[in-house]
Order: sequence, then C-alpha cells, then structure tokens
Amino acid sequence: MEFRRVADILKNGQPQESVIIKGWVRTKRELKGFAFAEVNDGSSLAGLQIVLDSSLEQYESTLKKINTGSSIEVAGQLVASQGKGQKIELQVSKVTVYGEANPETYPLQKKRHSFEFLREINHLRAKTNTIGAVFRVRNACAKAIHEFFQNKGFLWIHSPIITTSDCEGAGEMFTVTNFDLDKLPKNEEGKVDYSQDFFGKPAFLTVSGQLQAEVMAMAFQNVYTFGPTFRAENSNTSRHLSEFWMIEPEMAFCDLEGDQNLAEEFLKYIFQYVLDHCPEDLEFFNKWIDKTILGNIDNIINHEFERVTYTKAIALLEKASKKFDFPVEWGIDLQSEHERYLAEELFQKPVIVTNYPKDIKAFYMRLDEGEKTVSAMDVLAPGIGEIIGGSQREERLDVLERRMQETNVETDNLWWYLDLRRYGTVPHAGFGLGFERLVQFITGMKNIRDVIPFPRTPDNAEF
RNA sequence: UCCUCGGUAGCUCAGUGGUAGAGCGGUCGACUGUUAAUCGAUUGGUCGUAGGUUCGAAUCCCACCCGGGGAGCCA
Repeated sequence: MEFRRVADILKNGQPQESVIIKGWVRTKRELKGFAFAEVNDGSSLAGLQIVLDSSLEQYESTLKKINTGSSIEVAGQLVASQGKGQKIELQVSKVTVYGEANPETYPLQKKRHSFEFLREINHLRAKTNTIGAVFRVRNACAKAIHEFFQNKGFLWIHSPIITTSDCEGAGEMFTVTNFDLDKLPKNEEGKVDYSQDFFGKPAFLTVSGQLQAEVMAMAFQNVYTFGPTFRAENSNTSRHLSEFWMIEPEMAFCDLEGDQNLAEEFLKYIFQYVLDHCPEDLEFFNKWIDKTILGNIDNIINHEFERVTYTKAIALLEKASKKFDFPVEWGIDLQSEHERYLAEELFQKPVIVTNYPKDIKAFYMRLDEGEKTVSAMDVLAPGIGEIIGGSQREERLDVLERRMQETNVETDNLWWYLDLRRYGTVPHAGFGLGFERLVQFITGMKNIRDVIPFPRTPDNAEF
C-alpha cells in the first residue's frame, strides 16, 4: 500500500494498484448496499471517486461519519470505473475517519456559494473548487516568476518591509511604531517626538521595493523583488488591497527598449507556464468564471506586443471614430476606456505605450530629450488594461536633483538614492506589476479579495 | 473618501401596509453504478440593529452597522 496524491492517481493510476489516499470528502451518494464518495486532497481540481461496499467493517456507522467536509484516510485497490464520469476509482478496503464535519452546521454545501459568503468563512473557502483552483494557479504563477528570473541570472532581492523613506512612490503608508499610543512623547512644539520611537525617526511599511532594487542592481546588474507591499489608501474596490505582493525587476545597463523586451518576454513566459501546468484549473475558470480568459492568454502568448509612444497613442485616439467619456488631448493621463480601445479594438493585442508626459509620471523616470516626456512605459493587455508599469530611471545626478525639486520630493531621506548617481551610475530600467492583478487576469476572478489567501482591506483584517 | 444598490431560513432569493414564502441544503425513507444522483416526505425565521409613524410594519420614515458594484487613487 502506497500513499499517493489524488492528482498523481488521476494522471498515472492503473487498475490493480493498491493505494492509500488522505483527504476531505466533497460529496457522498448513498445507494442500497453501497455508496460513492468524492475525496479531494487539494492536489487537483478533480477528486477521486471512492466506492464503499456494505461488506466493509462497521459499514453503517462509518458511512454516517463520512459527510461533506469530513477528513478521511482510505486504503484500497484502484479499479476501472463502471460509471461514466471517471476512468478510475478506488474500491475501498479500509477507512479511517480523522475528523467528522457535522452536516447540520458545516457551512459549505454541495453547491455553489457566493464569493461574498465565502469571504465570511475565509478559513474554509480553500476547500471549494474555485478558490482551490485560484491558489493552485497563484502558486504556479509564483513558481513561473522565480523560474523566469532565475533562469536569466537575476538575483532575488529581499527588499525591506520596514522603511523610513516616506516618499518611495505613491500612496499613503502605514506607520510602524512601538510607542504606547495612549502616552505619545511630545517635543517642544507639541508634536510627536519620533526621536524616541523604535527607529529614532518615523518608520513605515514599504509601498515598493523599487528604490532598494535599484541599489542592488548597481552591484548585481539584474535583480528582482517579489514580496509584500502595503498601502494605507482608503480605497474600496475590486482591484485594491491594503496588503499585496509585487514583482519589480531592475536591470543595470538597460534602456527603455530593453525594459519593454523583458516585460514582453516575462508575460509570455508566465502565461505559457500556467497554461502548461494548470490546464484543468484554467479550463474550469474559462467555463465557470470568465469565458474569455483562454482567448486572452492565447492573445498574449502568440502576438508580438504593439509598441507606440504616448504622443502617437494620443493621435490615434483623436482619430478614432469612437466617442470617449473623457476627452483626449496631449497631456492627459490615459483613462481605462482609452487603454481598452487601444488594446482591444485598435490593435487587438497587447500594447506598450511609452514616453509619457513628465507631469503625470514619477520623479525617478528618465527625462527624454526635449524635456517634455519621460522614458516610462505601460503594458496594456486586452481584457484587463494596464498590467505592467515601468520606466528607464534617471541616472544623471543633476537631472534627478532638479526633478526632485520640481516635484517636491524630499531629498534628506534619499541621500543614498542620489549616491547611486554619484558613484558609478549607469543607465538602468525596470518595471513593476501587482501579483494579485496578474492572478486576477489569468483566472478571470472579478474581485481581488478572492485571489489572495487572507485579504486585508480597509476595515477588514480578519483571519 | 464620494456615488449607488442591497441586508428576509444554513445558502441563493421572492414578498413593497393586513396570518412569513420558494429552490437548494439538513433530516427521515425508497433505490444494486451514482456524478452538485434521483424520487417521496419533513425540518428551518427576533425579516441587519435601535428608534419612530400606524389599529396593524419585512414593507413607510430616521439613525447606525455590515456587504456588493462604480468613481477617485493606484498595483
């Protein structure tokens, strides 16, 4: 008797093999004299059908305990199924019930639940088909990301979670302190005296690892971050979390074109990997969640991304016969209706828009000749809109200092960032993408809270 | 934060001034190959919370709490 995972049995199992499986009962069908149950162990979307015969020891009492949600270990022989739904099934010779699940109180039923309800029983929802598939795909994405970068010789950088740079990028930050909040020490001006705080100055949870990634890129050339980031924005939407994971590659000796090449290659690799490794899960999403995801994934893998400058994109939008809610004019930030028109209607494939007006982009992006635009890029994908944002960074000390002044970024805490331009500066570029939005795109899940195991949003940090 | 829709049985919802409903689930029974089994019976309720109007409120009014969708911000 060999312990096997269900996914392995469904793929490789042969009749006559004796196996042991351990898992949770999804459904039970009792007939006169025997019964069927489906056991899922998380290794795959499909469970293994087990057949219990009344000749089993303590058949009646055991069967009563095998309800939806109960945990069992079963031993038996694999046999070709007489039924139509599956090729192989397990003829049970021995059952051990580890834990029962009272059917009168167990919240999960043998039917569909709303995702809103499942969020209220977050600790149980991974036992459902959809959420289970989401986390298998999420894991595959994570593995693909590491594989892609590691194969290319990128170093994985563990950027800090606590930071004292309060201007890393956009967004409100969470404060980190060990002050007794009922007894805050005050200075002469009556303000909180942070010199007495744990780090001797205000500290925060990071909103981005990019600046630290730039530090490491100046020594290792090619690096990437992949870790949690935090935003204290009070934004309640299906696309925002207070805690989410971000991927940020950074490459030295690289310009905007190299950045675009990496972004395109990166996305194609991830999507192909998930397609190869989670075909059942993706079929499931395509059937039950969003019927366009396989088409969208295929579109990304099999088309060269279109590349246009912001200025050209604006001209194309102005020429468009389509009416937009937001008027198009050089200098505006592209609205999602504009992005979708470019990707879904005009080009019908992923589009990289580059060289945006400097006024709508961050201080660290490299100023282009003519000083009207910066070397920024956004990757727009059909079906989702912006999926990646990146730029070539400003590597010229004088220009960076000028840009920081113009955009009112404090230089005091970023002296080290400026030092990178003082000592051995090189052209470099990188991009960032939100991990949960990537998983959302691949699975077609509508709400971002359903693609992270334990979602944190304003007013909610349960579980 | 703003706008908007909603909260009724374990779940999904109907009921919009006059005796609280359906489907699913659960329970019991039937069935020798089921597939979210099927068939029959049965069991489920402080109608989000607290006030108010009324002879009478799930239904109308007010406040608050919670959830969804959208906007802004962004990833």
